[in-house]
Amino acid sequence: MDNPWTDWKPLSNWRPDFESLLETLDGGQAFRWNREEKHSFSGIMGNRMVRLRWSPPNRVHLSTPSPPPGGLPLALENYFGNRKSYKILYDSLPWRSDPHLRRCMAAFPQLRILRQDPAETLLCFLCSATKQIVQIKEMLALLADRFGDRLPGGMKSLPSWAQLSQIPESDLRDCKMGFRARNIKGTARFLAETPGFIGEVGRLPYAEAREKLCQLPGVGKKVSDCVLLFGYDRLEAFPVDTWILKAMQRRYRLHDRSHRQVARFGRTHFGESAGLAQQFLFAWERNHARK
DNA sequence: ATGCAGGGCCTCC
DNA sequence: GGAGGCCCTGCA
Repeated sequence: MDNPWTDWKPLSNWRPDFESLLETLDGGQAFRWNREEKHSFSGIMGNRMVRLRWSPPNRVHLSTPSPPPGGLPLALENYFGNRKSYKILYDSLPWRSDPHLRRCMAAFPQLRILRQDPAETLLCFLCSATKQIVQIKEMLALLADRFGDRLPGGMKSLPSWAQLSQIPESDLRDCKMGFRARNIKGTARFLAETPGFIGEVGRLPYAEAREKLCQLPGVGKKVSDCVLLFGYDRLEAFPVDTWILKAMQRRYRLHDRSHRQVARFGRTHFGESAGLAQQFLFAWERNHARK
């Protein structure tokens, strides 16, 4: 009846330690991966359900009921942000002069920025305001369960923006979305009236793309930077949430600086891949700075 | 029980 | 620009 799952296929261009893998899948970039056992996950990549299994010291194997043309590893390597050389990218960060960054990078040596679907990333981060990761995941799971399409393998996709535009706001509120429901509806309406918007953003330079995203209701500087970083592969996007603000004020002795000043410092200090640096800081703060 | 949380928006200064 | 209140919800 259902498509059989493929054999486990190894991922060749990414050999993460488990901490880096976990932090990449479940560290606030993506919200649709679920941990099944100690070292295995199920999740959705694009419109495909995938199972993923890590084995020591640094191997990732995966399987899907609906292999894409070109093969699953290829698609996943794209999803995991594979580029010419992640080594060069890591090396471009100012770790030589920044002991704190060096420490963060050492703790998650294979951390990556995902390349997720932009439209879906927008939806996820519209849900993120004042919410913890677990709550965001719960909201999105409810939304997918009630309004998404069943995918081979059993999980459901998130509803598309076209589908969202047909869903009453009260139904969204029933998915625990609260005031975010209004923003989702407003954005769905905007996107319905502005076909091509999502694609257009992708063609613009960073500053203009960000400005354009900020036209959407519920999207401000932070959310637009998350969407650009995790959905549009713009590594210069540097989202500053309250965690990063506090962390940077502490780690870089910027206690007297405003949010705006800290953001500017980060962009200047970390450079053209500031978003990647931010993810290292974030990962370290979440995992190692617990008091 | 009031307060607060990984944000945006509006108002007022 | 910057500060403060409000928007929902769940949990301490």
